Amino acid sequence: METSPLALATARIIVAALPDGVELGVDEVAGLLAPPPKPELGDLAFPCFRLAKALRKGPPVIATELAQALPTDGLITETRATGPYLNVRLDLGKAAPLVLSDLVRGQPATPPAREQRVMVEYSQPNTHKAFHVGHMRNVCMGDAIVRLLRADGYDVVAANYYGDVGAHIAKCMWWYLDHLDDAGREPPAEGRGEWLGEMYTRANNLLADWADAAKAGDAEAQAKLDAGRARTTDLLQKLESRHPEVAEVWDRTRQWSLDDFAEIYRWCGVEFDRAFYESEVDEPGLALVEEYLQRGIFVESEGAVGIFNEEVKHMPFFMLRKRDGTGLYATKDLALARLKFEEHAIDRSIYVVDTRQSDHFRHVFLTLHKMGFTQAERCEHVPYEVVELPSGPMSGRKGNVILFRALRERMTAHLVDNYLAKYRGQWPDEEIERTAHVVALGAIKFGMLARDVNQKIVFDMESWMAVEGDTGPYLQYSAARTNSILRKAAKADKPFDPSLLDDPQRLQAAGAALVQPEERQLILELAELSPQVHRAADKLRPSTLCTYLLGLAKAINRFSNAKQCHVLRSEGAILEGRLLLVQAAREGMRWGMGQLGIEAPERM
RNA sequence: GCUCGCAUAGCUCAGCCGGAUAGAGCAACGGUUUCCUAAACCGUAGGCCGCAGGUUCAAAUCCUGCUGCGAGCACCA
Repeated sequence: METSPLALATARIIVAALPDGVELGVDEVAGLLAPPPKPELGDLAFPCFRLAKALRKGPPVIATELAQALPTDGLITETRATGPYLNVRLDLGKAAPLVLSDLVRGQPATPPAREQRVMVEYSQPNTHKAFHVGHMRNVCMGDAIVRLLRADGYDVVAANYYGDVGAHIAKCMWWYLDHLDDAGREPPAEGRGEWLGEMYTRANNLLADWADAAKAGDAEAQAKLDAGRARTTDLLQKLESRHPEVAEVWDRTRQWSLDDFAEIYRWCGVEFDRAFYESEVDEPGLALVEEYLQRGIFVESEGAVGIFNEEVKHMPFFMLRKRDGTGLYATKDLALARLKFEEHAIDRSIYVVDTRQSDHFRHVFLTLHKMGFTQAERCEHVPYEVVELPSGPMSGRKGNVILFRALRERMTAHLVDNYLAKYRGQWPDEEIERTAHVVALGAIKFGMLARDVNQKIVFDMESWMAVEGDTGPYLQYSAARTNSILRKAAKADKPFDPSLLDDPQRLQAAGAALVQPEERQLILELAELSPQVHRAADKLRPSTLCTYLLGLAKAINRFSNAKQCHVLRSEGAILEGRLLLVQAAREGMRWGMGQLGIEAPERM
């Protein structure tokens, strides 16, 4: 749904009352309706500026006239012109069923049937390198975008693209083969990918140290550097040609990394429909380059092959084949794009990759277009800013990284020690562990998603673990409280009765009984759920949904805290209305969080 | 230098398809528990919305210029 059921119903009433000569449709009016700055003013506000020209009257006059013209015996019970705004008050007996019924049934938004297949490529981890917090932003973003698009009615293929070839692997191999003895090559039982990543870092550091010393005039270091470089180049060539000396080792170690990644994705609750590997597109990429060089689309420049995309003014040449005849990242991206188009018949292709590669993707899409792939117009890069640590940008060399395994263990341990320990003995140990997992994951996901994509994120483990304020755990807590209310209500023989939904009269009475401001505000907030999910999907901006859910959680907690809204102590229609509201809030909150990949624990 | 992004409360940010008195979290101070989870709620204090112009009935929001910060910029991925 693009607009809330309340806005839509209200807009119908307003449009019917509009004077002749005003060309505003229901959808348009619904889009203009917004909450007034203060709840005392009304439930929805209609700004009258747009009518001024057509009616040749001042907006305040129009607001006053509309306030008198609108019928107040239906959904709208009260109208008030405040300056250029027309504020309306709604009858909750009618409004509550409109908003809450679908939520309670667990189908808050019936997405339009879109006939578009969308591929979302994200994560793209390199094998033989460690997975750290910085990589999490991409995983969280990509997964949320997949979920949001699915909720919005698209057929989505979630794709990963593993970097399983390239210079970094040659460096790792160099360490593994040349610096370790047989015992040293024995992998640990767990975290073998991370273990390989350490090797890559050591190799990188050693080469960098030699380079520094050589620069300072150290002849011995220069010799070592030359030898090291020669060996890594040799290994890289052998890797690319699948030389028997390295093929078996590559295969085995690569799998260690893939196993690590699979375990991480499992912990994160992230799933892919298709895995691509750089190793499957490097050859086809070079073949494409040759083909389009023959066809005159690509050209030679200083011995290299590429294409001049003059649209990218500051750097028009997009290199696709090096002087030595080998391919680049870009080369593979072309072959991968073709594979995506042909194998999956996708209409739209989304790449979630950090913002530093914006130029690269501009080139890729321009090039695809010039190669004749019309789908290039439906390719889009979703850029996002990088994650840093309080001590500065993440750097493997400086050791300024937090590896995924350590992150997860420290967070879950902190949650158990500081919050969940009090339930020890009361809850099964297994539930405590599971809750720590869900909450730690919620904290990470929310933290990674809540900021706009072009804001840098400083990952400060201390403050994220404080789980106070605008956090994932705050959302989870609000959902857990609704659970708790429903659980206790059922225990007190006051369970929510779903047959209420099939009895319009009872339903109306239940809605009309909700007279407290906290109840009204919660209903109004819930009405925005599906429009907000649609918006986040449409703009590919999970952060906007995060902001909305914080407001919803606030409304839930205000309601839960309000003495005058106590559920267990109420009876009759009020009880029924409140149970309906809490049930809808619970389902809505869980569903909304679910679109971000955040789970709500039963209790916490 | 060129291209892109950012600049809003002490800190971190939201608001940016122009519209009511610019909001939230953290930090500070004060309050709420015989009451469904105090991981909560309420209140107080805190703002030349980077600077200067322009467009408009109306600008944090759109346009231009400037300043500061960050990123990218041919054989890395």
